[in-house]
Amino acid sequence: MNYNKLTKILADRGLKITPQRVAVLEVLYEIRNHPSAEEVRQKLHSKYPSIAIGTIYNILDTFCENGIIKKVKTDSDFVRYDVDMENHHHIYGLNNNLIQNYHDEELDKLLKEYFAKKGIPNFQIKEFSLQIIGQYTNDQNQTKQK
Amino acid sequence: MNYNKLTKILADRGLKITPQRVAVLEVLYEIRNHPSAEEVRQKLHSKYPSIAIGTIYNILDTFCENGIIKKVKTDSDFVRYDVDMENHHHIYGLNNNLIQNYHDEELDKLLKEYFAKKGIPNFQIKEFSLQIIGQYTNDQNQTKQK
DNA sequence: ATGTCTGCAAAAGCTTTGCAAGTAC
DNA sequence: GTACTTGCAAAGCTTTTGCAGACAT
Repeated sequence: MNYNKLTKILADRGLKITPQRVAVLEVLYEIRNHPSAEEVRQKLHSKYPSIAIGTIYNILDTFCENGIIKKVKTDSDFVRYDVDMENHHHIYGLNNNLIQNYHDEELDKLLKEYFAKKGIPNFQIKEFSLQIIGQYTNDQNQTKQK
Repeated sequence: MNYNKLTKILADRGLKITPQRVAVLEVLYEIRNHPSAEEVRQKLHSKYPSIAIGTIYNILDTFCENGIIKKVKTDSDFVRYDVDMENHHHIYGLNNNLIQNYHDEELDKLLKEYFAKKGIPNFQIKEFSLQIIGQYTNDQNQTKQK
């Protein structure tokens, strides 16, 4: 993702273009693996040794408010952030603490139709998010990244 | 839930029967609405003004380890606990911060069959948990309980 | 009697906040 | 020039930990 694309994302939301914001956004698109605020800071450290953790939280909050990223909660962990804003599901790897996004329109359709038919009393569904929990069985995903 | 039933749950796991553990367990079955540690402490206050918050965390952890309760994570919130140990899904009310359990065997079957057919490469699924996010449309569920 | 549990308080870890200085527009 | 943003440090909040005394078995 080049500089112009990144700044456009900010400008489109009327956000001021600061080097810190651009750098954080770049890292988010680079990592893509649901980093925590602390992981963002570490990744940024070579480029931006001076950036404050408070500023990173601040920027991530701003991005959330402006629909650039989403928060993702995991079990017994801290907050992680996700640049993927399309509706999607999550695969939780118990053996490597990895969270992967799972896109599947067929599944979305299946769920939508199921609840259109079945319904929940006094409740208007806005969205679904399926958590798929299990074990990775290959080697390339064994990296611990807690 | 009477005293004997509560103590049996503890005894079955080889846990010592202490008044604090029984009281916490009783409250969990009484509330059933995914309380936080702090909410448990408040609910317990009339019966047990002296119980320490550290002890509550301690007890809740022990219960988790022994399969009596589960942790539930919510977006931008603290940990909540759930006595419902059967596989189930969660309904998140955006307008009242309520989390309800949703049991649906038909849905479980649907998901199981879908992924049996479709599969995820290099991944062995252990369980599913669907988050159903939306708004309650009636009045009786409007109580804020954050 | 012994090993476990509780209460208390302090500490830890993630996140938020306040404010002065700096920066984007 | 003005309003917003950053850096820094302190504070806040939930959760964990250490230890002495108490309790269940």
